[in-house]
Amino acid sequence: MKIDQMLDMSQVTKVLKLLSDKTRLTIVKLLENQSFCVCEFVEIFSMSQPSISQHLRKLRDAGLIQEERKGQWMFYSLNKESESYDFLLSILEKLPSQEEKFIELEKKGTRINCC
Amino acid sequence: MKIDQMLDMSQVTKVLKLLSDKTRLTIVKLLENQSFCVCEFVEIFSMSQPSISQHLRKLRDAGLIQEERKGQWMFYSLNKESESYDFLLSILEKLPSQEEKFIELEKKGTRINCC
DNA sequence: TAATCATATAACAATTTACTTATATGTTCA
DNA sequence: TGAACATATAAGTAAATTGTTATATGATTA
Repeated sequence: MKIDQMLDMSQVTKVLKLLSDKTRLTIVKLLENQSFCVCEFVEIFSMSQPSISQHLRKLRDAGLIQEERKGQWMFYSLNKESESYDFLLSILEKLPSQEEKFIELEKKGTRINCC
Repeated sequence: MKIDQMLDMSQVTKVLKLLSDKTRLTIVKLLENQSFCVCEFVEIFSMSQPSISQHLRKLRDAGLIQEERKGQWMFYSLNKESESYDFLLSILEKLPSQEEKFIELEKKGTRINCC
């Protein structure tokens, strides 16, 4: 059982700044349930690959997410060891599910194609 | 009893963007317990009066806080009618108390002087 | 090994942000 | 009414942010 950490105001503002971008917030919400690779996010958000990569890097640099290479693909997931993990979850649980985005991806068959 | 509202992602990012500034986040945390006037914030944060006013305006424009004039002073408080009020509280309760800032203000007697 | 695919990084441009200083507005009170 | 005080607004600036295109890196496979 993990103890609820008390973060200081600077840590909190750092996390909130990262989550205050709609793309990043949705990325993190999607990662609440499962891992995704970069190309899936590119598809979901209809954004350029560099843009997605840069968002992911910010989240990773702050320790909120972690990466794992699987062959040529890079998979991202929430970092449960992050000091901010509990805080992050408490925000995510207030958000509307983004599952439709994932389901749409599966319909198109893009999920399997890519990863 | 207020029903917990489900906000959409755009509303949430708007709120998070406002809270992702350390000054604004601390302002809102302080307002969790009581009202403050502009000059008190100026003192607490050792910031210029226009800067504080601009922060307050952003929070007010988003409906998170409300103003009430009392003589020449303008008092700000949390807006409990805001659509985002529950969400806001759920974040505030995760933050360390900022009470020392208020207590310091009382010690200096600045609270009474000003308002 | 060369071509291809997935991702990361660099360099740049447009926009946004948070402050500053100067000034305007509104209230109080002598 | 005019001086003093509290606050708001405007205009300008420096820094941060988020996208873009171009290119580098790393893994796969023919």
